[in-house]
Amino acid sequence: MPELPEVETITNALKAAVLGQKILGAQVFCRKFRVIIPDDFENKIKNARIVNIKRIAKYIWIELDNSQSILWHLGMSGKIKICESKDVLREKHDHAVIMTEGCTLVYNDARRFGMITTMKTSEVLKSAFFSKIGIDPFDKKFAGRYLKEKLAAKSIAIKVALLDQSIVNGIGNIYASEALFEARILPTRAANSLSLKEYDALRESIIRVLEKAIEAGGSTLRDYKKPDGSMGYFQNMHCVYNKTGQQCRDCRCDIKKTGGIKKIVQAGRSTFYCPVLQK
DNA sequence: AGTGAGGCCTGAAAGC
DNA sequence: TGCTTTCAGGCCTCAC
Repeated sequence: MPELPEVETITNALKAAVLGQKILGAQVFCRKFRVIIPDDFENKIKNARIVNIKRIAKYIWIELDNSQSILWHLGMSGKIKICESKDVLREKHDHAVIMTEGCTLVYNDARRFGMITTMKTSEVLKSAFFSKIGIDPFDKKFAGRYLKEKLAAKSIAIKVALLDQSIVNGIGNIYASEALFEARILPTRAANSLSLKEYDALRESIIRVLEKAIEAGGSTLRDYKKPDGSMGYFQNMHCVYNKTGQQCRDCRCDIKKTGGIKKIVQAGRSTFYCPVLQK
């Protein structure tokens, strides 16, 4: 399930593969996504050159030289396959194909929670996708104080607040648990109950956890593959996610007594934490 | 306004 | 063994 690190990894792979290239054509097999793929999608991008590729939150923004842009989101099961061959064998859940001079991009998404669409480049940042988007974790203005102010009126659990893309963008369910573990903060604490020192620690942890994941090439769970088809390996570095009952990395507690890493459900999403270290 | 629940979607895993 | 049910989750909409 692509979170910020995975999207960053995919964006970098796309840059290396197709930046500067001309789009020769596109084919859409299924248009029913979170946002319906517009009928003129293929025409809008055909013969345009790719002039810029960047990540915004969990979106990939591909800017073309015809004042149009492609906006792409991978939902939770989306993959982009970068194929060198022109003749690509169609696989199950391949929904759209973009042919460039050098390669073919295939959008595969079993659950179709993602989306790919076109819009005017000048409209991208004004669009509904970004109207409420929160700060990027790597923005220089992101600080403990930002969290304190943004969360002052929030009584929801801090873990649930981290998933709210209008506060800090890019954090998904895995890294929310991981960042709170790193910061030693209990996921059930009210979002507005942390001290400034704790907000600072949380900010540090968010950045550290995301940076580590980007470095590792994005994590792999069952739905995620790097665009070139290889698998990431950050899942081996998860400290608490999906480790119910196991001893946490940093504590020497007797798991027969403490039960080890705990799993709870918050706002319909599973949360993992160490009940000994996180306060 | 803030919050929680429900829905979209499919495949893997668990349950019977 | 083979069927049915549950679960996973990013993000949106809706009701309170």
